[in-house]
Amino acid sequence: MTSDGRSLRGDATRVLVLDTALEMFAEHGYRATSVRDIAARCGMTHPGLLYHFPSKAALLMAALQRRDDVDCVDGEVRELGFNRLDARAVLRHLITSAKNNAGKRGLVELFANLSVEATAPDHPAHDYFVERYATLRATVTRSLTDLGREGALRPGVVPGIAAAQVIAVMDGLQVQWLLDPQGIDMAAALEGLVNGMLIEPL
Amino acid sequence: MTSDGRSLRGDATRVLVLDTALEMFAEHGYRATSVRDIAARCGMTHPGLLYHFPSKAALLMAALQRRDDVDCVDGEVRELGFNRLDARAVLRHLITSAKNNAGKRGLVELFANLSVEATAPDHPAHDYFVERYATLRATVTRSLTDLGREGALRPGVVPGIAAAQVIAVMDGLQVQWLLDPQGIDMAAALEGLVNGMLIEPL
DNA sequence: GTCTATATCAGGATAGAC
DNA sequence: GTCTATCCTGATATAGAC
Repeated sequence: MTSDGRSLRGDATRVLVLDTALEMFAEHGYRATSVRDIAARCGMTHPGLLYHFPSKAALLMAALQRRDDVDCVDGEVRELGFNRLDARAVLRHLITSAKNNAGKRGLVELFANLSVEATAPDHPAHDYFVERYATLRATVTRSLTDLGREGALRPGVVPGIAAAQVIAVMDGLQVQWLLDPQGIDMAAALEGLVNGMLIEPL
Repeated sequence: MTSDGRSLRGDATRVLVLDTALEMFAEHGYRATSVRDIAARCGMTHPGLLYHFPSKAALLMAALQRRDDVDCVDGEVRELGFNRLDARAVLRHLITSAKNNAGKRGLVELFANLSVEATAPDHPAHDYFVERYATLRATVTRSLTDLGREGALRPGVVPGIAAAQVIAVMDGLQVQWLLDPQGIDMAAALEGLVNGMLIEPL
């Protein structure tokens, strides 16, 4: 038994289920993936799976959480935490993410779909995404505010609005890229936008 | 009978179904609206409805087409057609649309959800959206190119990339707005972005 | 605590009667 | 052109074996 009362075997199953679920959600989308499919690939039946997670929605949330925990990106971010990076590093990191995403269509699809689905107030991931966006926007706003204090911002750039624009471009470019992967360079377009807000490019 | 072989009564039913469907899709989303629900509100059964449209997906496509036909926005656009407006009018129109959208949450939700769903190559609306985005981007690119020729563009603004950014911001802001309608002014943020690309504001 | 078996319900789609 | 009946698949809940 672990300290929180779950058996070791149960935990191993949970982890297997979470990783399998994220993989399949990324591959086929949340809605197109049934609990039965996930359970089958884990070598169990779907009620067996639902013992560990009360619902498909709960499974989704747990998988997202796990991704946040495990996938904590490389380099500076892992050590410091994204929201404690210095202003330019935050912006650079967003661009790096965009670059990395171009290799993982499934995950881009998953998050693009989810962030829109989760827009519905009664969606299981609604609070997660509200929180996620609020935090992200606060971090970017702070970065831009810092840069503004240094006099590094172009005149007319308002940190709060610019932050929303940067995040919006990240999301919106994903849709265009998913529709036509050859038609666009997400990282370049994002970098162009950010540099357009700065006096000196990053 | 009409020239294409459908009875007049049948056409009336089709139109009723299309309008009802668009309304309900906009209200509750595509996936959360069942064919049975739509049929019921039309006073028929769902196989009855499916006589007119072979599948739910086909119904969706027909409803989108109808919206494009009927809803042809007001003013200049209706007369000229969006892609024949002059450069500044195109950009102004995008901002006006963003402003109008803030009053129609349901439709914003529908299109936000659909454009992401339709990202999947096998989605019934895939081709519709690929086409839609390609056209929109071409129009915006052309507008910015025109402005560039007039010397109205800030140095460093590349029309093709800037067009992708503008469209991406429109889409991305919708997500943020849907998640937190109070937190953002879509039209203002879009206008800010566009003006940041121009030497003289619109 | 972990899982199987089983039951129930809802949505999309089709066949065939009227 | 519309309805009744039916099939299939997926989501969810519960009983109970181990």
